[in-house]
Amino acid sequence: MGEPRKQRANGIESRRRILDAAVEIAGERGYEGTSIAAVSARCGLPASSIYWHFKDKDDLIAAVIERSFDAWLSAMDLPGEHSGTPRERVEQMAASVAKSLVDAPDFLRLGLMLALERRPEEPRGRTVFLQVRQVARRRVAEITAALLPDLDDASIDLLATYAVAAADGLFIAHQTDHDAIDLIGLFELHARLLFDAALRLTDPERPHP
Amino acid sequence: MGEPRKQRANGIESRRRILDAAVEIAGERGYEGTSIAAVSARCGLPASSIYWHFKDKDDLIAAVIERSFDAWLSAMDLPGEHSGTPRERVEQMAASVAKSLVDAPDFLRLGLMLALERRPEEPRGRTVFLQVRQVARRRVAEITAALLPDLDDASIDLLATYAVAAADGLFIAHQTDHDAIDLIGLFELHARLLFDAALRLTDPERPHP
Amino acid sequence: MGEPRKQRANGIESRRRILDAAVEIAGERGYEGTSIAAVSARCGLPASSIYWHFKDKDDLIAAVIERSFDAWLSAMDLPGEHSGTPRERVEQMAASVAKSLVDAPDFLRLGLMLALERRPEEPRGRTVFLQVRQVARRRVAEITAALLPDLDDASIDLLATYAVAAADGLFIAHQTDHDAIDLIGLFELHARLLFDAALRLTDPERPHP
Amino acid sequence: MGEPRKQRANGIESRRRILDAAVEIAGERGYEGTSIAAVSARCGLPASSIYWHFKDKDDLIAAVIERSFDAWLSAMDLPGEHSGTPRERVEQMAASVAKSLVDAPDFLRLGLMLALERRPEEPRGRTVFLQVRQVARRRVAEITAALLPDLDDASIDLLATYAVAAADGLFIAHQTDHDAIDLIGLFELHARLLFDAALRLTDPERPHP
DNA sequence: AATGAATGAGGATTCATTCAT
DNA sequence: AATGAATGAATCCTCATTCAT
Repeated sequence: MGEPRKQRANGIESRRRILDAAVEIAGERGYEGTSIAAVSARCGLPASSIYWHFKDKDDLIAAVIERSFDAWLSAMDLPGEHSGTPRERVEQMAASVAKSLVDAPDFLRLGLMLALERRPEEPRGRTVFLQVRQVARRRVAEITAALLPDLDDASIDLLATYAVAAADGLFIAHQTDHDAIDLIGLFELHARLLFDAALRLTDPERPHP
Repeated sequence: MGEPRKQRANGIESRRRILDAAVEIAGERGYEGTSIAAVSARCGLPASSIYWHFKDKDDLIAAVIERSFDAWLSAMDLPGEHSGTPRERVEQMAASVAKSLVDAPDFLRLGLMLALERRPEEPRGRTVFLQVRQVARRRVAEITAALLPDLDDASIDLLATYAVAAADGLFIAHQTDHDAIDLIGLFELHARLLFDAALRLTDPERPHP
Repeated sequence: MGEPRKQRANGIESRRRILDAAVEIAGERGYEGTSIAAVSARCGLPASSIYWHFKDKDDLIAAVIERSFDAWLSAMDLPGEHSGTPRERVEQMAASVAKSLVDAPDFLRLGLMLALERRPEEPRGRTVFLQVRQVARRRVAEITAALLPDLDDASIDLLATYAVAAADGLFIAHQTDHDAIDLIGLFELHARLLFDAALRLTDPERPHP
Repeated sequence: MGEPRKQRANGIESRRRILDAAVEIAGERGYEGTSIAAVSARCGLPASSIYWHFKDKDDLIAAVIERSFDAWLSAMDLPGEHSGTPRERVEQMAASVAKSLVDAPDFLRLGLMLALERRPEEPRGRTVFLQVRQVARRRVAEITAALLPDLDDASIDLLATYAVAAADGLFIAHQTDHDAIDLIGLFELHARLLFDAALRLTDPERPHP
């Protein structure tokens, strides 16, 4: 009784279990804090089996980042039909991002930890994170450009950078102090600020509000 | 002969050397990544001497946070005389914070790493960081209230929270990509956005810019 | 299309590939240093396939010794027709051995490593090596006896032992320092020394050279 | 009762115990076969203590080589007064070397194992061994030159190389088969062969014995 | 004939910490 | 005020081997 000692090997399933365990732990403790032994304990597979599926710890963490980025992307239900005024659509998007960050925070949490670290041999996970986040930033810039065709490229870049960076900060605040922070409300404010700023960048003569 | 001082038994000097080494390493590698052996190697004192000055690793990291917070505070030359319009003063403050973050980034860098981590036994350094940063947030709220006396408490809180959080995000962006990010410029934008938002919160009827 | 052969199930070919990889690695790193994983990586077959062809690591190493002994034997073209004076023929044989050691050193290199080791459970490869080398020593003794019929058995044994042992030493010197060591020249000297010694053993009264 | 758990720290003594254990094990099993755990078990100190005294395994093995070379040198009582004919003195020296190899075989045994290996990253122990052995070879050359002043340099080099290399081979034979091999007798033969060869090299016209 | 997956034991090394001096 | 030495637990990772397919 209990568990049959030897199930039939199923690589894909095992890989998933390892990644599941690793996201949790890495999301809590960062790169160094994620010990293979802890992952092994949480997923039930021996440490040596982890090394069958991943070359080394670095490889595992990079895979974690990749997979949780994908999960985050698909968790974020960007409104398919583009309805409403530009302002409304910016607000919809902000709300969508806020919700996705509340629901699937692993990607950003681990990624930001890696991003802040500066070790001599940069973990591959950090590189991967910075890359996918560059992609995200570019998407934001494209959407901004589509919504406000009058903006010049430099302004678009500035806004996109600000938008993503500030979102990071709001996320951290929320992670740090779940209860006191109303992430949805802050993202609403964020969207409004951004939109106002965009308008002003479009027409610098426009009077301050 | 040679160097007259510090020959034997200069506790203060040793403590300083240890902390100097620890800031660097902890700023690079975070809590787990900071090994006593590495600190010992970098400061030239044996590991056991570190334990003479600090109870344990936790104590050391907490001291690092405290000291680098102080260093950051004094590096930030907040304009003593409050001159100019409220808008100008907000912009001055933002510039001052931006500059301090470029010059003395250890405090925030290490602090944010600690803030993002979620380990069972919370390191004391994390608590210390969150406390000092709460103090900072309250100061921002006070200054905001002084500048814009018409704002209600909830709005002040929201703005202060947003201000600090977004600043964190901008800082991370700058740390992540020194070259591509113009931190000063982003903080200028940040100040403007905040001020506009404050005005609007003061008088919701005010038309969009 | 492509390569017609070896597509599926060619046991002999696979076995050869494994042994090829194993000689190289074992010749470089010795018994302990030869990991199944390394052999697998070098020959391109999964580790489990190695266990299909060989019972265990011990078996593999023993097979390596056997095969490289055979390769060495056939690489050594012992002059078929016995022509010339005894002295000339000793010199021919020495040259032939020297050349074979330069060309196919795996056998001796790995064998000597095994011979030097003294582990509790003697690897079968070591036994195999010592056996084949005993055979070789006996052959040397026989040839010596044939060339110099006047020598008594004890002298023949002494000479054969010395001949083989010194050859080992010369080989190691050559392996250790390819460039500075003229193996062919040293083997010429070796042959001459041996022949002189044999003559003197035949007739102890013979004056020193 | 039993052993007092905490003796007063004595670094030198501990270092000695570690080296004592390491020589034995490395002499039996070679570089790869020498596990830190095994050394720890044999010397009674925990593995981590070994790392206080030696940087890593490589460092330990190198120290083993160095120390056992010294031990071997002092175990070899080279006859102080140079008495007797050159031939007699060569024979005395050979006997002395033979005896030292029987008594303190660790140096050569481990050294030859290392010398035969060819791993990508050469262990420092191997380098050390090859260096001290170069020193030994040069000493042999000097003594030869002193004994036989008529020999040219090339001949001296050839003889010294041969002398040392063949000695290695004889040693291995003895290690491999303690019982069947009369190392002292073989070294007598070795000395005689060398001396005869030297004479002949001095005067190539000299008739074969 | 071959292999993907798994596994427990053991590899070297570093960890934070202690203790006698 | 400081430190050389020690230490058990934990680190990442590789080992030889097995087994179901």
